Amino acid sequence: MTNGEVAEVFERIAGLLEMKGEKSFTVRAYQRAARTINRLPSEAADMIARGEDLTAVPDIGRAIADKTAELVDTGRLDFLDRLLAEFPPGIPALMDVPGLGPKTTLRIWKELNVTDLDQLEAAIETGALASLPRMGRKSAENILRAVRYSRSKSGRLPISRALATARQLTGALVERCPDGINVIPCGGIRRFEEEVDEIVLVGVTSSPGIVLDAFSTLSGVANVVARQDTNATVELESGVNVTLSVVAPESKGAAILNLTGSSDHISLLSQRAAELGLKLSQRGLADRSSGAPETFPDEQSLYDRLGLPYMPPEVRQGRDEIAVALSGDIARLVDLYDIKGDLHAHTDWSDGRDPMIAMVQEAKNRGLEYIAITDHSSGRGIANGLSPERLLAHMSQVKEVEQEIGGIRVLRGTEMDIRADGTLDYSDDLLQQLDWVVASVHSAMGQDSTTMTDRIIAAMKNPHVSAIGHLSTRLIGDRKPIEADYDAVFRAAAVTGTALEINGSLERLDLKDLHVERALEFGAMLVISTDAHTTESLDNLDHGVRVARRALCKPVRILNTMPADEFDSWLRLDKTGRTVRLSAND
DNA sequence: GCCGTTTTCGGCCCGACTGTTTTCAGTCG
Repeated sequence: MTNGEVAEVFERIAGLLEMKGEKSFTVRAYQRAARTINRLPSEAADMIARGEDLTAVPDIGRAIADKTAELVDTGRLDFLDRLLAEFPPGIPALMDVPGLGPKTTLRIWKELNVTDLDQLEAAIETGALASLPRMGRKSAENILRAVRYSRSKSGRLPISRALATARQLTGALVERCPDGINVIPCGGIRRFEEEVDEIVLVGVTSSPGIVLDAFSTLSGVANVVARQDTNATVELESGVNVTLSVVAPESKGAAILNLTGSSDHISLLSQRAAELGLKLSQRGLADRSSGAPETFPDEQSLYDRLGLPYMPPEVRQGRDEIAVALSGDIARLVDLYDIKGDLHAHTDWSDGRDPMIAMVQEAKNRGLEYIAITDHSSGRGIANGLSPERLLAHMSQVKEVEQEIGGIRVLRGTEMDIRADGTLDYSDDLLQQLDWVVASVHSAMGQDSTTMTDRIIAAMKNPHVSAIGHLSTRLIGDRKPIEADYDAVFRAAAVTGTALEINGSLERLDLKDLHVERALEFGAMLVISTDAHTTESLDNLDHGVRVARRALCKPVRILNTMPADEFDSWLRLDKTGRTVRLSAND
């Protein structure tokens, strides 16, 4: 069980206890613990396996440590099961609807007799919900939209959870196979799809039987769905299906290529193979007439054989990637090594975990030439946002840290709220003292498209707003994107010289690939940012790069591929002059 | 439920925003 899943359990417990009228301190203790576990630097399961004492972690005491151990060990929690038994079965789904908290859920249950989503929808349509005290037409509409969204949800696995689960399984499998095995997550995970249907693993080994036995009996496996000589599919306790295919080292190339997909990409390759008189399969290529097989130890050699350049997994979407590859453009897509700086990072001044100096040191260790420290503005009260006075102190600390670490430029920044009415959290006077201003929507996300579009464009028109953060505000699998005229926003971004962020946080990936494509068409400038709240999450740069590559984006379209000096001079340009780097041919 | 170390019991105690009100409850991160 991953930290995210453990945290969800404690959030659920907090909500249910609050409905029961439990002491607020108890409720908050569970909420705090959930947040802490979400931010642990390593998996709780691993820590427990290593014999570490979780009660040493702040906010985790005996009770929560024991419950975590039970969850990690068995995938269940007796305490939660007993708690759930006290409520109608539809209640948790109700509480998951954004806009419905414990108080409202309790009220609609007790007063309107609503205990599931269907009854909730009916209660909204009859106006019963809106008639409750402190509810009204607007609240009811927002909740109805959220209900419809949660119904339409695919039930697919968000990439963040898929990756965490795949990593955990891979680690456990390697540990169980002392003879050595190389496990590669393939399928949608490797292509960096934002949601996947199942987890696909490829194990490279010469002892398939032993590996498949170990796989079928890993902790967390609820049952074995299918088992053949070279693969097995299991269902995890979380309901997720995982398939492991085992291959011999000499066939690795064709196997991971086929199991990475996409199926559309593979069929394009098959056509290509057919033109060469070859047949493509999971084992490799075979001559169509003689049947003579060829195996490939890696993907590169297989692409070579087909007369194609290597294509990174994230572009294998079965669209026009082969043509793009043959034109030589695939090799010129943006790469992690092109990124010279990060322009969105938090510290413990607001809601980040680590001190500014640790974030900057880590950025330097990773070879970045610059980093913008963008803690939250005061509008984000709970994120410990910075008042104007604290922002001034923040700016001086940025300069002190820059001096102290040396060898990396540290930008005075902010992630500032765009308020519901389109005004900003800080005055122009304050903003002009900053090097880099990310403006983001964090509230009133249910506004209608026109209001929201106007709101964002108003922020872009401010001469000090450098970039718009996580434009759609979606959380993959959890929160739907805002409604807005995205094309109008992309156009305004290009006209005003405001950059659009590709937020590399796995929960967000925002802009998403399709929006990146569209933004590029409109000539908007992009930045790839981490939105890091911990030193480890500077990894998010890589995620952002993958999103950009899915949109076939080249380095020249990404601002933070500029070396520090060049970026410096660019920043000194008037905003409307900041489009010079781009041309339609890039 | 967590924490402390003047405590193993008693204190802890978010705050801005929205949508509802006409002074504020509930949600959210």
